[in-house]
Amino acid sequence: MSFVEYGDLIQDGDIAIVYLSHDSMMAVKVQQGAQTQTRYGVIRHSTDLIGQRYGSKVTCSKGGWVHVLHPTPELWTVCLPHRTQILYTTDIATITMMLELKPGSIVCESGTGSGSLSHAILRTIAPTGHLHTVEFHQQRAEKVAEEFKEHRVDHLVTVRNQDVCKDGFGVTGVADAVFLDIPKPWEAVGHAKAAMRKQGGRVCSFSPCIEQVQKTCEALADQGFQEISTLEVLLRVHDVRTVSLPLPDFGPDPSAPARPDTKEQNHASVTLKTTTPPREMPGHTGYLTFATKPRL
Amino acid sequence: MADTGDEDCQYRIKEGDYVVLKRGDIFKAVQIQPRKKVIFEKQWFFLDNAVGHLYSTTFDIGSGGALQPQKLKENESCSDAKEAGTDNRHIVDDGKSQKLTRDDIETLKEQGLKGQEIIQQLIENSSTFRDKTEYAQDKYIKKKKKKYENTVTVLRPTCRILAMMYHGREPGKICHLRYDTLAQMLTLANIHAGSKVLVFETCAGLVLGAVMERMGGFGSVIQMYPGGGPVRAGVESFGFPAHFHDTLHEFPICHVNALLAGTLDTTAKEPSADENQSGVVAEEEQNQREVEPQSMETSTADAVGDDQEKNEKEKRKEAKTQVKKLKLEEKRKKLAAVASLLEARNADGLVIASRFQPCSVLMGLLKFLAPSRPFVVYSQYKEPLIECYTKLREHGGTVNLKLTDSWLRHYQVLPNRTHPLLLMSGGGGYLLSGTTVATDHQKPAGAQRAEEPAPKRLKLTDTEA
RNA sequence: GGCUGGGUACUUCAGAUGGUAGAGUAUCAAAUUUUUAUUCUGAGGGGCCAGGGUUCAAGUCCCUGUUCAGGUG
Repeated sequence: MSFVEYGDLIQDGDIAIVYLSHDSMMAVKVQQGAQTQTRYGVIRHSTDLIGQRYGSKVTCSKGGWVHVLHPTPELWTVCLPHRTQILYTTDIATITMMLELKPGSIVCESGTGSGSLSHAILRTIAPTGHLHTVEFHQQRAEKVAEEFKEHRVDHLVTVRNQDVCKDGFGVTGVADAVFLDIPKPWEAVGHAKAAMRKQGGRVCSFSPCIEQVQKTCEALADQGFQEISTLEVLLRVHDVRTVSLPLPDFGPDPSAPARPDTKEQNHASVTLKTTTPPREMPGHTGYLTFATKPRL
Repeated sequence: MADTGDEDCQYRIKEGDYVVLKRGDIFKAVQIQPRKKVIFEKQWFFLDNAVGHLYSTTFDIGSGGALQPQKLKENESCSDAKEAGTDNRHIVDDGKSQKLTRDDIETLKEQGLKGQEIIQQLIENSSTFRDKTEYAQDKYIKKKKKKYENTVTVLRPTCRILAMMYHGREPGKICHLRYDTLAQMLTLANIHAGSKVLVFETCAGLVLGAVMERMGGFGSVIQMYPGGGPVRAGVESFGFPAHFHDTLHEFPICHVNALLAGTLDTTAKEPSADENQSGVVAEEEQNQREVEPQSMETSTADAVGDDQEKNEKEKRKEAKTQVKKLKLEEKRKKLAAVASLLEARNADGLVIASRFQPCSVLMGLLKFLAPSRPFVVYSQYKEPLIECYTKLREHGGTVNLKLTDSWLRHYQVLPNRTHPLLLMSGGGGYLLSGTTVATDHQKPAGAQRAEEPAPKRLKLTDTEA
């Protein structure tokens, strides 16, 4: 198992995703002899997990069952332990495409945060690309480095504990793409430009507030970036449901032929299938500002 | 001075008023009653002290549930040279930064410290507060204020406030009708003073009240209601003056078919079977009343307790039937009056918002509208409105049909911190709106139907030719 | 003992696998007949246990206490 390559069987030391229901799953480190409690009962790693195929249905102690899934960056995003607010899959998908990432891309990122986006980037640029990620909070940098190792992607990533606004990314002239998720991105635009290849590339900045976007766009323009464009993607998830609507009773209709079953109609209702979007969607995450560094 | 005092009078809170309590974004509608305990947001208090104050006054909730008008804070946050960090790189989430324990905080509360003072204590005992950024400090204070400030604002009810209240508090009761959608409805239906509007709703009376507010007590509103009686709990909360209710009429939909067919009987003297029966009942009652004293006497003479009880029972029964009869008569008169209002078939607007399948409601009630009048239908789901749309297109008699939904978004606007808040899209329901037009009575129904797709067919023949 | 999952309406609940703005009881009202009541229909009632800490100036975040349930030794 690795986050960038599928394995068939669950092995000791793997990270497995225990799928309890569509809105509840947990990431589990598989260890010989260990056991995991769920609301359906206990899972014994030695007998229930190790050697089983990913995707298997595992029966728990109390007769309940769960599915055990191979990790992906998307599953990781919904069950990783938060140290910070994280980027979710809708934004990640947009960022990946608009930064034109592909196998072999060299990417610079800051801040690393909880590593939600980092895992998705690594999956996309593997097996030959590299991610340089910079995080100024020491404990957070250490924690995410540990996770990269556990997920067997550490050969694709370099974690640096420094301030990107002051010290940059630790590399220059190499990046195909740069991503900024920091409070004052305009202070890092110069370093972003320096990190990028002279052949040019793409940059993205994520900010919750519109004033941050304004300042960043100004800085990008000052540094000669082109195609500056800010966007926001909103995802609407629909539940499919069967609902029933009662039919109103207008009383006997003299103009219509008398029917013996009018009384039945009084209590009649129609059922229909429809989609019900949640009445409140997840709140605003942030604005995504993209730009192109032109070839010199 | 005296004049301004009088002018103010109508803006002051009075006993018996229907008001709305507000705290943050939470609302609750109540009536002001002496010594009535009100529970709002897990706090209880009395509204007696609010009487006489202006609407929109904010009160502190004192001990014993007494309200005290909040004093206007002048220079609230004295802008001392604030200490603040530049970023959070050195803040570690180890849960040890607050030195006050839960018990300490409980003690402070019991000592009767004001919210502001408790917050000050929390800040002073936080080892990380001064290292937070200016913005993070702001946010921290805002969060604590929400928790510790015990205030309540008393508002005069309006459609805006009640619509927001219901949406937040009891969305199921108003079929999830969101306030932006209600706003569209009132405008699309051209609700204004002096018109005659039909309303069919199962939204606790919110839509009805909203229409009445826009009519300002001029014109007439006819509530078409399903089942045994109209639901108007929400209308109460608007606190309309008495004369508004003179413009409100009601008509049960179970008589719509009869009314449309011209077979609805609302006359008292018609020798219909029903009337005959009630006549007989009346006679019997009269006889019984005459007999009553006698039976009373006999029972006392016999000194049988059971008989006495029986008699009393009968007496109550009779009184009940008598009251019932009067009620029925009144109802009949009202029904006749409203029926004549409807029979003119010249209503100016139609508003439908219900949990029912709207199609038959719409097709039935449209017949009471004059030509060139707007109508609007709300449904929580779009499928029934698609069906309405299709039927109307087939049937003719309407133009300018639109099926819509609206999205609503609130914003936080703060220096350097401006961004959208929650997006509410979908779930706020859907609208079908349109305008009635005169139908061509000379042509048979079949010909009318054929008329609708005619332009398309013409086009086809043109191209073919 | 350590683990997992819950606490919202006056009150009690809400699915062993995609149902937490949904209900039941109770209350009130209309209809009904069998009348200190019955049946049926409808209505009113909702801001999510308490405290703390953290995330960027967006929680789909974390911890503690309390209480209930499951399950493990």
